Order: sequence, then structure tokens, then C-alpha cells
Amino acid sequence: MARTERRWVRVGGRELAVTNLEKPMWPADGLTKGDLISHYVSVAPYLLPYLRGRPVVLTRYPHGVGGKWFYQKDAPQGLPDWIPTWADRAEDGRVIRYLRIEEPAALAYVANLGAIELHPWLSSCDSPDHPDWAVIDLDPAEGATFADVLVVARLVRQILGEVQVQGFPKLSGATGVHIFCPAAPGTTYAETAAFCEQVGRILLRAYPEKVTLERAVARRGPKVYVDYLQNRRGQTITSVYGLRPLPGAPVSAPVTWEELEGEPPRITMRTLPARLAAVGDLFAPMLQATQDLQAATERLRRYLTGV
DNA sequence: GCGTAAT
DNA sequence: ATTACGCAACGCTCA
DNA sequence: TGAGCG
Ligand SMILES: [Mn+2]
Ligand SMILES: [Mn+2]
Repeated sequence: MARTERRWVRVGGRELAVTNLEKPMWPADGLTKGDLISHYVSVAPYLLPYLRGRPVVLTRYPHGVGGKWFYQKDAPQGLPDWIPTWADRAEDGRVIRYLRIEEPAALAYVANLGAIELHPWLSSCDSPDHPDWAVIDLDPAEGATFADVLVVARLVRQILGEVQVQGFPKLSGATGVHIFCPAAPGTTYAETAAFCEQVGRILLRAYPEKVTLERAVARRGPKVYVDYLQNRRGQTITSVYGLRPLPGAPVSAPVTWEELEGEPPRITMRTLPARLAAVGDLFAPMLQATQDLQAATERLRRYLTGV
């Protein structure tokens, strides 16, 4: 084996070592570890607002897409002292020191570790039991298509409009769609989950042929699973503007509701820069928005029962 | 990919 | 000096 | 009481 090729780079005024920049990460696409690092550094201004202050879980692919991979929650040994962590202690006393990614250089650092996917919590370290948004997670089960997901997403748009809730959709980058609904400060996970479950129940009634809330995979059928249980402490959603370890290096990117009415663009590492230049950060309004999801859940309940 | 433990 | 290993997990649901 | 689930 050739020796590790190491280079020092300066990112946002921070000096750090990067290794093996020529290593193929998406071999079929000719994309390297250097490309991976470049992606995260160049999207940092768009991405960091959704990462800052949150515990982050990595999925690491040190041998590239197709190689053996692993999740990483606990901060790796040898983490630079300028990357902060947040210690979460479980009931049984076990402690996980989650990474916090606060600056471009920290993105470069984790990318160099082979972290293709970044998975932030829905809540922040400061208020870990209070999610900032509810996420309506649409996962096509085996046999369901992306077209099915689109139909369900359009129904979500209608339902949210009906109860006057603002939702911000993004493509997962794989086969699903994630719809973020900002929550008022102090909202609990039980409340965001209840909100999403209620949306799910209305979807189920509207389109039972293609919607399921069934937790057991075997009982889902070829439908779109509304994964409302993702709204829970310690659960994560793959980050906005994050890469996926899939052919073409897709990015989980926001789209407009209007784009979901048709066939939305596929957004990849290669196409994201032009996309950002054209539409900017479609999620930006989400950081200001706040809405009473408890009241909205009650409106949904009445909507469902027809009162 | 890399720090650490085992050989 | 080289090689092997670990790197998440949690509470809820239904059988 | 345990397996399955993201
Ligand atoms: Mn999903
Ligand atoms: Mn899911």
C-alpha cells in the first residue's frame, strides 16, 4: 500500500490536514475525496445555518461508495480542540459526545474522514427536547415509485394549505421527500410527531392505495410510508445540501412546491452550484418562520373528523 | 480513516 | 513493526 | 417477551 498522502490546507482561517484527495469516493462517477471536501466547503454558507448548534451523526465511507461504512455518533479520538462537542447522557449513565459542526473547517475535517452524509438532530444542543421543526418524512416502500412520493407530497401541500401551515420540501437525494414545518419555540417531539401523524392520517384517508402508516415493513405494501416517528429525540434526517452515497452523488436539496407539481430536477454534487446561484437557499425563510403546530394539529383533527 | 489494542 | 478492530441504538409497536 | 423498525 502506498503511504498516506497528506496535505495541509487553510479553510476559513483554520489550518488542517487532508489526506488522499485523489481517492475515488464515487468511483463510477469519477468523484474523489477532494471533490467531497470541496463540496462541503463550498456549500458551507448555505449548509451551516442548518447544522450549527445541533448534535450531528456522521455516516462514514472511508473506502468510498460501495465500501464498508459505519455510523459515528461519538466524537472520534483525536478530534481537533476547535471542533466542539455536546455530551448527551442517557438514563443509564452512558455518555455520547456528539460532534457540533459550526464552521467550514469542521466540514472539511469530517469530509476528510470520509463522512458523505451528515445527520443533524431536529433539535439543538441548547434545547434538545424541543425540535425546531416537524418533518413529514415520505419514504417509498418496496414497489412504490418516486412518482407515488410526488403525488403524496402534493397532497401534503394541499393539507398544509388547508390548515395554514408553512412547509418547506426537499428531495432526500435518494427516493423520498422531506417536508419541514417550523415549530414554535418550546414545542416537544411528542407534539411534532402528533402533528405529522395527523397529516399522515389525512393522507391515508385521501389516498389509501398509496399511503401507509404501517410500521412493519412487511405490512406496508407498495406504498409511501409516512414516517412520523422520525420526530423523536436522537433521530435525524439527512442534512439539507448534504451528499448521498449513491450513483451520481445526489444532494438532498430544497425544491419549490411548484417544482413538485411536475418532475423536480435531480440535484447532484455537480449541479448544485448552478442551482444555488439560480434559486439561492429555498429553506432560508424556515429559520425565521414559527407556527403553533399544536393548534394546527387540532385543526387537522377537526378536518379529519369533519367537524 | 484513524486511533488504539493485540500480536 | 505490522495487523486487527471498532466506529449507533432506542423506545415504541405489535406478534 | 421479543423482534422489527428509522
Ligand atoms: Mn426519508
Ligand atoms: Mn424515514
